Order: sequence, then structure tokens, then C-alpha cells
Amino acid sequence: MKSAAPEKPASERIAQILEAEILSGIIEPGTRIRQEEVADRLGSSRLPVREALRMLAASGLVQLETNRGARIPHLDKSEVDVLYRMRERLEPLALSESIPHTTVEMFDELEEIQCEIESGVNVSGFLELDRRFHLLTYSKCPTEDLRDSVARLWNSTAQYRRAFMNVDGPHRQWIVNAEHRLIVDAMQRFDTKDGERYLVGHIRRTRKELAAHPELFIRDSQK
Amino acid sequence: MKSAAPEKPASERIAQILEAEILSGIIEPGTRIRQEEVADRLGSSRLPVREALRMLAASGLVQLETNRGARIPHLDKSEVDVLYRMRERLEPLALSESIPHTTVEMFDELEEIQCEIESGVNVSGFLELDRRFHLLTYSKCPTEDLRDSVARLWNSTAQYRRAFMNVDGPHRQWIVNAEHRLIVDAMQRFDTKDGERYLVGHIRRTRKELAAHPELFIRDSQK
DNA sequence: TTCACACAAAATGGATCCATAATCAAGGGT
DNA sequence: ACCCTTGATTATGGATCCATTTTGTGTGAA
Repeated sequence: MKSAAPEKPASERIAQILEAEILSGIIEPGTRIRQEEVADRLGSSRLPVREALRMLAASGLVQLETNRGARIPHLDKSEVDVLYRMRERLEPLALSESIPHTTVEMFDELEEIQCEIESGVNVSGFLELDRRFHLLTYSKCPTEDLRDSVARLWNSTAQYRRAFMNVDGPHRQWIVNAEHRLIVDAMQRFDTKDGERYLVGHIRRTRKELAAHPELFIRDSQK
Repeated sequence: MKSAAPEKPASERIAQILEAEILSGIIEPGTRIRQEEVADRLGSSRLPVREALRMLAASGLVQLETNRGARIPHLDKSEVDVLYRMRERLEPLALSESIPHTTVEMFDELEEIQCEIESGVNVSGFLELDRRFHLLTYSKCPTEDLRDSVARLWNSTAQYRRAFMNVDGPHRQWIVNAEHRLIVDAMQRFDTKDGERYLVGHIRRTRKELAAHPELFIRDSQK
């Protein structure tokens, strides 16, 4: 019985690294990803990189063109809008499914994250904390497919949240804090309806604020 | 300038074949998929098969365990129930987004499919036609991610629709026909609200009928 | 000067080969 | 008789090598 062998996952390590680099903005949209470059940057052969790219393509994070390699897709205004409408419909379901299985430790962690957000952080810090906050509220959802779908939507829209935050910054940050607090309160009361209501409002407001900044999508024309 | 070279897609041909085999029931849930077997059955090396399995895993169609290969996951009653709730929320959005871009040819094809359904077909025939019908109503949705998400949900639940049809058969088939007709009518009137309403009812009714047959999920215990 | 054609360099897709972990079977010990 | 251990077989994960397509550059002509 060997306990010290967690058996490192395979090439999905590369997929996770690439995913992190993409949605943290290190790799910008439109950039072409060369397998060889990634391979010896992460110290492996091209083969795991290929598999990782296939996985990311299936997750919608990159686009593959045969014999042309992988690149991060540009999204136009209306596509991001629809992705947000998908979030408005799916995430409340994930929250509802998660609420019955919440634990005290979860609320402690949510409280901790929210306090850190309110303590004042920079843009990257907020994006990271905000992501952790919301995905944590969905974490007890028993259906893996639903959690994965939600995570996919967060990944696909990450770069636009970042761009928006860089423009609009901490403007009206108090609204986000209030919404987060209301969501946690509904969860503690095990009130799925209220939770869904506040969450829909949260996402819907973000969608509209994003739509008010079309300059974030100027890439549409130079596509 | 060579025009006759559509440049066959790469190993995703294998992914499509495997996908079709899985959701048509040829490969049953719980079955272990050996790369080598698939490789020389489809006349290629193991490498494209590996990539295809990674892609299918990212799509949720198979589960990968390191050094243990791929197998088709079992879903229990509550998981299928949540997948149907996801459908109830996402597919109306896809329909709404598709309706403004519908064409006359589409309505002709929908009419043709529905007539073929009403002409009386066997279970496999109905499942195929029903899938074509619904995915066609979403086909003009401009957001690829949304179309892909919907297709994923149809794939994940395919085997349970099949099992249900084999049990309950063409029982109350007239309801399906009426719902399909109402959906097409709403589309022709460009009434997205009505379309969403009828579609939600259609999926919701199916979910409840499925939930009334727990014997389709007896695999839960022998998991 | 600009466009076009051709050739070279590079990157992707695929196949074969090797290492390692898991599974199965057989044998021995309790 | 049953269980544990040990070895052999098998299957997956990874690396290197080859073919094909794309792309970028350079030269030539209009």
C-alpha cells in the first residue's frame, strides 16, 4: 500500500497551465500558440501539448484549424452578450442545486473571500477572488456536467471581465459587495429562490455594464 | 489552386465516429474503451484515438482515469434530472437566438421531418428525427458556444431517451407531435416568447415522464 | 515600384517505438 | 481451503522521427 504516490495527472497538467495563462491574460486573444514553443517551455514533448490543445479546444478556450495550429478566438459584442445570458440561466440552477449541500466551512470561506475583496485589492486580485467566490457557491452542486459548464462560461468570458475592470475599475464596487452579501445570506437561509434572484441580478447588471462599453470589442472590425 | 482538397479534418473524424457510436448505444455505458481496438478498427494509429478520447472527455462523453483508460460514465436519476433542467434553461435561449435568422428552407425541412415522424417510425428512427428536428430549430443561433452546449446536453442524455422510448414507446406520441407543431408555428410568427414557452413545456414534460420510470436507472446500486 | 511565382523554412498531423503503471494469473504460504 | 505475494502480460503515457501543408522570403518581370 503506497500512499505517497498520487500519480501525477498526465498531460492535463499542461492543459491547466495553458488554461491559467489564457484566462489570466498572459496569452492574449488572437495569439497563435505554437506547440513546439509550449513544449520546451514546459519541458516536455509536443505530444502532451497537442492533447492539451485538443482538450482546450473542446472546452472552447482555443480554436483549432487543421494544419494551421491553435489560436485564442476573438469574441464580438453579441457573442459575449449571449454567453452572459447563458450564465444568467445556468448559474442560478447551479446555485440552487448547491445550496442544499452547503456546509459551515463553506460559509466561513465565503466570508473570508468577501472580506478580502472589500479590503481593497487590485484588478487581478479581485478577478481571482471573485472567481473563487462564485465557483465556491456552486461547488456543492452534485452534477459535474453543470459545474463544468459554468466553469467553461467563466473561462470564455474571463478576458472581457478583465478588460472591463481595467476600464471601469473599482467604480461602483459597493454594488458587487452588496450583491455578494445578499447571495451568501440567501444561501444561509437555504432560500434557493432568493439566491437565484440576486444572482440573476448580479450577472444581468454585469452584462449590461459590459454592453455599455463597446470599445472593449473594437477588434471586431480588424478581425 | 486546388479546389478538390477539402482537407479531411484530422483525428476528430474518430471523435465523431466514437461519439455517434456512444450515443447510438452501440457502445454501452460502463464499457471500457481500449485505444488499440479502436485504432485498428478505424484503420489508424493509436495517436489520433488518444486525442479523440481527450476531446470526448472534455465534452463529458467519456471519463478518463490516468493509466486506466476511458470508460463511458453511468448517470444516476438525479444527474439526468439536472441535465434536463439545464436543457430547460439553455435550449429556449438557443431557440430565441435562432428565430430571428430563420429561413423558408428551414421551415420546409422542419415540416418534412415532422411529417416523417408522424408517418410512423421505429424507436431509432424517431430518436434520429427528433434530434434533427430540435437541433435544426437551434441551427441559426449565431453563438457557437451555445449550440455546442446544447449538443453536449443532447449527447449526454441520448442513451436515457433511448431507454425511455424502449419502455414507454410511442405512447402519447400525439403530444410530441402537437408540441413540435406549436414550436414551428411560434417560429414562423417570429414569436420568441411563445417558442420558449412551448419548448420549456416540451422538455419539462419529458423530464417528468423520465423521472416516473426509475427502473431505467437501476444501475445506480450496482455502480 | 509592385505584383506574382517559386523555393525554402517551419509548423502541424500521423506513425512507430520505448518506459511505466495496472491487471490478471499462478504459485506458495498460512 | 483461502489469502497474499510475486511475476508476466497488457494497456496507457510519453518521446522521437517522418510526411504534408502552410507560410514567409526572395527574385524576377511587367
